[in-house]
Amino acid sequence: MDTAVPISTGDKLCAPECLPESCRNCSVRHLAICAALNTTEMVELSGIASFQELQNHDPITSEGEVADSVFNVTAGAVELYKLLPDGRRQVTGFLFPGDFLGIAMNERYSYSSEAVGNTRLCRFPRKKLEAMLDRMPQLERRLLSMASNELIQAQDQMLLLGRKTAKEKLCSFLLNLSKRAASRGEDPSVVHVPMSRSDIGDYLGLTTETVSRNFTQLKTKGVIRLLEGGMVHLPDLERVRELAEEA
Amino acid sequence: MDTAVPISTGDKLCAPECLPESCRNCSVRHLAICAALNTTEMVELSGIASFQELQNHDPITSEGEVADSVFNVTAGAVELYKLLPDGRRQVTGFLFPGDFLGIAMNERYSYSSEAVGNTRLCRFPRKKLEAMLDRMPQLERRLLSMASNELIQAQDQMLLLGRKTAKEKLCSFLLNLSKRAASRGEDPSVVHVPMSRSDIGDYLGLTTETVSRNFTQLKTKGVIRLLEGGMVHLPDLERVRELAEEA
DNA sequence: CGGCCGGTTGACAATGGTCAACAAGCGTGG
DNA sequence: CCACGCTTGTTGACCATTGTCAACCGGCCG
Repeated sequence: MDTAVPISTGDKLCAPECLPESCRNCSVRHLAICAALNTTEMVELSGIASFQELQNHDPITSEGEVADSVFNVTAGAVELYKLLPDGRRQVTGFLFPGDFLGIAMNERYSYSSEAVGNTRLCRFPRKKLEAMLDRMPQLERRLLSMASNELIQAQDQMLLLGRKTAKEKLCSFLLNLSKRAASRGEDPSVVHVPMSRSDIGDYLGLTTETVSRNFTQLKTKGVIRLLEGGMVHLPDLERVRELAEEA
Repeated sequence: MDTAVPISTGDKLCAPECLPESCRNCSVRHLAICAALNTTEMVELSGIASFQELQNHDPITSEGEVADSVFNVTAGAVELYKLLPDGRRQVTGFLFPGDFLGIAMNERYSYSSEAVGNTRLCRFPRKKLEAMLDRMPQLERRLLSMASNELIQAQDQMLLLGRKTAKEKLCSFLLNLSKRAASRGEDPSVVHVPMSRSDIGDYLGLTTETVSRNFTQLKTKGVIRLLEGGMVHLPDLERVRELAEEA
């Protein structure tokens, strides 16, 4: 919750020093919505931002609640989910550093969300951010492009949920984590899996037992190795891709 | 394929007469992206549009193809789908009059699509439409809002695919058609189901047999009545809502 | 008339769910 | 310091929902 820096309204570009420390140190500046902005605009954006540290299971949004904030994930992970009246749960997505929470919404949040492990967020009051959109068309363009990417991902997930077997689902999931790791410049053959078996099950439309059994089978066949601290080693990504039934 | 009308570039608003006939007669003008525009802008938009008549199963886009057109559905219906290498298919959505095809894409289409029954489309060259976005921020805003709504729908569909039973899926589907009919000002208790059992199955993550059996069961229990011409009567929407397990 | 397509129904199989027991890790408090 | 209980993950036995395979029906079109 450290913020507040005077906003420059001059015409010249601000120097990077005008940015609050949290932004200057931010490791996802080149990924997040911020990437669409020049320094002056970023100073303005940082002026409406506040920062939050969360722990595992800390709630962020609640389905049906009035949506007055949107967020950038800067560290850790976030899960989005929806519930049926009887308690069945579907995780609709995991967010990692650089991802944006709050594209899909009307007046109210259409999903609940919570932190997965220790997580840091950058929070924006929605009204103020929307006001900035009028003056920063490139920000709006960026949001549209992010929404488009999210839709493509959502369609892939529908294919997975509707048509893949348990083993294919799990391999697709691991492959997806691997691709995301690669896009962040990390080693794609060692993925961090910070979420629980039941989170994974609720994401893939399976029970924890089925997830666990399939992890064991993949382990036995040598497709994966479970390491310390929720790390998973994928020695043969091509093999995982075949098992995921992806082109 | 009838189009081509001179584009007015003056500052004053164009009279509605400047619009091509296809637009003036268009029944979804107030729903489609066009709703965001004034008459002058609509004249410009209509200048880049062309019109297409399609029959059942006529292809519109193909997954992986370079995406150089986007579309508005003006009559009939369209289905979007993705395939696995071995031929399993997932329908990711149905589009009805007023819906827009082409928000979710990068350089290439991320899904295939085809007409369901006799269908009319309004086609825009993507490059030209994108160029117009720069001059019409309210159009961009409208696309962002449509993308947001599509994402919310996609999340609902993930909940359905991952966590609902066959009967709940089918009732949710019928209820959804009913809601859409209502939003078009039609009777919500009689829905038009133009797609085949196998289309429905591929949309709900079921086989045609399971869809058929569940239709029969709902019919036997008096929840639905199958009428002529793919119409379905839902005498008690509240009952359908309960069976769909929706709040 | 005949063949094809879409839809329905039946018999059976299999994938994944349910219920239960158990093991391992961890924090708390006696 | 260890015992206890709680949570998470794993495994087993059994079951049920849904898928598979096949037959059949009716309508439509050549």
